[in-house]
Amino acid sequence: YCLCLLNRVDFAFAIFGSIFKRGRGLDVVTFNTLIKGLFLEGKVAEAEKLFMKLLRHKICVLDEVTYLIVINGLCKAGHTLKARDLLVILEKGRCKPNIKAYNTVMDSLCKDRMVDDALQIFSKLAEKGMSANVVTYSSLLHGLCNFCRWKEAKYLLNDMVAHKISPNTFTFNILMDAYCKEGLLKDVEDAFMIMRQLNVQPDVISYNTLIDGYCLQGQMDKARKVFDSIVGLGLKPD
RNA sequence: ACAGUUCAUUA
Repeated sequence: YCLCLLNRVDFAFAIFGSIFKRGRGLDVVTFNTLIKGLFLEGKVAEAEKLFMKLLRHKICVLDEVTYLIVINGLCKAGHTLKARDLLVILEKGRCKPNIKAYNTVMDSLCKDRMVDDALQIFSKLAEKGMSANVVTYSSLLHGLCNFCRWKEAKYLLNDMVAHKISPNTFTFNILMDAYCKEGLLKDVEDAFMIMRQLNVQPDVISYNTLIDGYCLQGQMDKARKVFDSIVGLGLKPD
């Protein structure tokens, strides 16, 4: 894994070769790590090839982590639709993709301006026996806010509460950022207050977002106050 | 045996 992060997938494969020669087993985690490494180096076609080979020849029992790595790799490489197709194929297999794989595709669809397609997948989660989690809601909220679909965003927030999914720091950061960009400082402050009431810890990104919001409105004094408060809270400005 | 691989937020 370290070698892959260092962009040395080639070296990782060399080691893998020698392990193989000595007759040692290679398990699913090894393969997952290697596939991830290929994606990190931008070797998308190779990653896909390895994955398909493992899948077709049953060289190793792949798991939901494998699926997630491949789906995520494809999405991040700009092949969102291919990832969505793969998801549909994998659904038919014995081992099903988990909610994280669906989240990845929905998030990527939103970022590719296909929010409706993401919502479409979202609406079918239940019938596939899956439950949306906080990442699902946060990603979709982000997508809706990015395209100023406020009504639907509000509706989704209510749905989230109805399903007893608690918003976390990411969720609030997304909402506050959306309000900031709209210049709705009052709403930003309200969101921040609710965040504190629910005991959701703001992080550096929360404060950066607040500062950005005040700066955008030319309220440098307030921005400064937030900045000063960060240090006192034991967070380090970045 | 245990461990090791996996999703979303600001600039």
